[in-house]
Amino acid sequence: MGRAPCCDKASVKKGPWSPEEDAKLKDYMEKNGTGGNWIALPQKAGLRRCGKSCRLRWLNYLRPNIKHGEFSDDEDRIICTLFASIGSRWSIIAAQLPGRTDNDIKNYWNTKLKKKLFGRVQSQTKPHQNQIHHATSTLLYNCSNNTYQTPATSFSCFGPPYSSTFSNTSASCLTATSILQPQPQESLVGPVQHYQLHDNNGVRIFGGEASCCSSSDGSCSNIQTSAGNNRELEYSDGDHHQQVGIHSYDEFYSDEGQKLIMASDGDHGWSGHQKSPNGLWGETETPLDYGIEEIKQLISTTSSCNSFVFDENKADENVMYY
DNA sequence: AACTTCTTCAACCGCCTACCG
DNA sequence: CCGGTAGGCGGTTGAAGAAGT
Repeated sequence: MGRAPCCDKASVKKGPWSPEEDAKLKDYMEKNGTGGNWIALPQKAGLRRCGKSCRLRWLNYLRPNIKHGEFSDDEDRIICTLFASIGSRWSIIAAQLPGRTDNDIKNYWNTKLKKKLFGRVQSQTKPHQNQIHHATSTLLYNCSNNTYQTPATSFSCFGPPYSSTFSNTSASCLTATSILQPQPQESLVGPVQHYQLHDNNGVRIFGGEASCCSSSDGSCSNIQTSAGNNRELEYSDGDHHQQVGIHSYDEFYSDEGQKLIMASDGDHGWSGHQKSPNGLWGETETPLDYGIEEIKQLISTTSSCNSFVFDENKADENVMYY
């Protein structure tokens, strides 16, 4: 037995609204309001539509003072800042932008702003100089200073730590620093497990099946997996370090000889870290240059390793961190 | 000009939660 | 307190138009 449908699917019209339907709904709403019941509204208004559909049409398109068109720089900034701190709570974000709907903001974020903010950084380097090296590699995570290291270099942590279902592993740093995001109902002990690794943008870098290569006393000390694109991931833990395999990273060099390391999922673009002339690693520049520093600052102040609390019940949520 | 691919966004779906009897 | 229901929400889909080849 499934859930009872909110309306008779067979008798209601679906698809785009006609101007006549819009007029009927608008007219009815202006005269009567919802009457506290969206489900009953279509019949009263003479519409062959689902109540939910009417509600959506009214809220997203017909109600007064809806703002359509280009988002302003200020709106961009507000969206970015709020997304950074609360994630994809579009209705909350919309509440801060008068005239904008959650649907609008969601679409805008997914289609434009995300690209604008986290645009593909490889476009900022010259093609003929870009690809010096492409390798599958493992990265070493240093729990004490929250950095990842390649044999030669290091770059900053993708995200803050959170407690997760890694707690059944032996290494304390796993619960403190994990960037892997397993499915909440699953542990990492077992023959085949599912996992996801998200980048700072909440975008899945890679995911797939992971298998435990060795385990002792219920803990999983080494995991090897094949990412979606068949690149190997290696995962193991130790006293103060764990190896976190990144399925691929590429090194690029800018005109100034600055080195870039970028992780890619092959589908969703890149997350980049850049080594400056003074030897420090930082985020690569993004096409959206205004306000980004504020956003980063906000994120850094709200997601420190000690203060962040991960809600296991919300493990699927894409809370975004740098 | 024709075809393909990409982008946009309105609308739908289904889950979660608050409310009410 | 419990179960049913409607509202609200976020993720996803697919049609239409734009851009590219």
